[in-house]
Amino acid sequence: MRTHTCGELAAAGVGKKVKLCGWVANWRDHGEIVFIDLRDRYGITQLVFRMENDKELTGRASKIRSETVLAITGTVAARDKANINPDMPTGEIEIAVESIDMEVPAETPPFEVVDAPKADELVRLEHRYLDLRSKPMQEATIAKHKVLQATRRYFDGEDFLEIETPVLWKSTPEGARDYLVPARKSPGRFFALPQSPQMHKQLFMISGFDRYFQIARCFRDEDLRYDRQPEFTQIDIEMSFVSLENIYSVLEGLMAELTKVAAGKNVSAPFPRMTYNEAMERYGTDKPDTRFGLEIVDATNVAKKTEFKVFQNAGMVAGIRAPGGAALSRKEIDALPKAVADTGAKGVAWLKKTADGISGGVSKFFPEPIREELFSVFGGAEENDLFCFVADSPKVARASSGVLRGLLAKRLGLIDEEVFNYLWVTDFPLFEEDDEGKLSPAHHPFTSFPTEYLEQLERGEDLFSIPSHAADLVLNGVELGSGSIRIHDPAMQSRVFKALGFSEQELEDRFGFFLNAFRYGAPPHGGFALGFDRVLMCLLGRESIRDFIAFPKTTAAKCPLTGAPTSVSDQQLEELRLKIRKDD
RNA sequence: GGGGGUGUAGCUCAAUUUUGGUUAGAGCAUCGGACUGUCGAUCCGAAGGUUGCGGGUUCGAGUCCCGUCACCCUCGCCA
Repeated sequence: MRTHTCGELAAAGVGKKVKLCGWVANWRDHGEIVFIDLRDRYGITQLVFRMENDKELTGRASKIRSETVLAITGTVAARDKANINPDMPTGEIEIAVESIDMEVPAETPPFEVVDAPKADELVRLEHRYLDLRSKPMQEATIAKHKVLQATRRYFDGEDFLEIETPVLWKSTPEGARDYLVPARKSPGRFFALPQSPQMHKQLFMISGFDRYFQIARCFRDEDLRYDRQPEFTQIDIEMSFVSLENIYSVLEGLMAELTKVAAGKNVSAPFPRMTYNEAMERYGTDKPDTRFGLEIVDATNVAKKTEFKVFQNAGMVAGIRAPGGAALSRKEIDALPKAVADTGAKGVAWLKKTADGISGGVSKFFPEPIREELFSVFGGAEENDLFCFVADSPKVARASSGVLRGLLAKRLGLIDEEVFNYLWVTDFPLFEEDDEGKLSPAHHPFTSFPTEYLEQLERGEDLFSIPSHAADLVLNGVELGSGSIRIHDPAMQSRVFKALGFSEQELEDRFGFFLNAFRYGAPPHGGFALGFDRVLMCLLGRESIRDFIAFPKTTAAKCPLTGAPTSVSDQQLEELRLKIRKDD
């Protein structure tokens, strides 16, 4: 039906007879002359109709509206110099249309499909097929394709095998809430959709597929965010006979390639590394944004010398020195405590460095010589610095300072948006404490740890201090993924499960098939999983992973296009032996 | 489940900060007309509203109060 796309014709094509197909992006009717911009995914080409050439055709063209599908035949014509549009790749030419071969009319769309759709996201999602015609969505969708292909090329080149894993899988008690699928052939029983192919890929290692990858769909029935969807994609890898070093270097190669493909930037490997403890100390978070300084300073000692009771009673006084922060208004500073309230901080103390001393906030508590001591703790002080302090337990003080750090950097324009700062955060603890003070895996229960801690695990002593062979990959303060060396010794695995409080029976029911496999020759192995949608979001500088999911769900986990989830017929329920409770 | 924000024409927004007052306005889109070079065309004109929904206060509610729904952000949650 077409000889060319709407993006490829240029001056070299002048004189050619062509057939183009596409959607009407815009139209301009001047009476004697009519222009139509024809759009496909390759670009936009201007069509021109003249009354003097064909009155009937031009009259017909003048009635065509946006989003109509057209197929036309015409001749490529050079534009007069004055009429060249330098902003369009096809701006040197236009098509003098001779016939309209097909015209599929479109109703007036609910929003205008333009370069930057202004419509509310909900309206766009209800008509996602239209939204996807827009430039930003076309770009995001095409970028995703390119990154997917680059990923496959990269792993294929590194001798990885792409192997699929089941989507109908087994519910496990650990981790996120499962999406369940009733099993008709086994009434009262359920499949679960996988939260990740974790156990599958470890079984592949036992099978001898020593380098595996998959672009895997994962499902988690938890609350949504801008960076969390109930179904999302992971780049999932697993390798045998490797150390973490091998895993780092494979991923560094991948990310360098993807950064180039998606963002056109070169990043150099190896990526910097930082231990978990160091990250928490210097940045108050396990995913530090290293594009700017403002590191957390332990000002406890000097703060305790002041008469300020809040400082004297605190376990720690954490401080941030923000150059230029004195420009913040009183209103902005007063808003800081609320911004960090979620971390548990009860307040934010502050003072400003002025030309002749300090002022505002808690400055009166810092007379000389404590003032000089304060400055030296922060490595000096310049005019217009803002000093912020959070006094609390060390945990809260650091966490809220970490949040403050990000806020101040953003407000003061200290973040270079052009930079891609990758960072390995290493040596995560093996366990963490859940809300009830119970032990839970910090990464997942298959994570290995240095053997010298086996005894400590056995004794159940100070378990939170045991380090693991697990690391996260962080980009500009966003956690892209995590991985670890796994336990391949069944005895060690059982000990971890026991420490986590699983009974023999539970272990057998939930993980029996998995633990059994390790009895038949399990190689040492490890792997990693990257949140693919997040990688794209970061590399393309988008606000949400929804941009990279063709049909995403709302924060209430509903599909605005189809209305799913919906109720089902009584017959369907009957077949599954399910009954819906009506009372709630 | 908790907190915050938003909801007015098909779309994006206004409607005198806190403070209720005549017929709820504008831009874009749509429809009609004009125009030979536009490219976000321009000009003239028209049509378009259950102010998310329900209740309340009031002589009078887009505006105040209560409830509810949807969307977005956030805490919890996401091994």
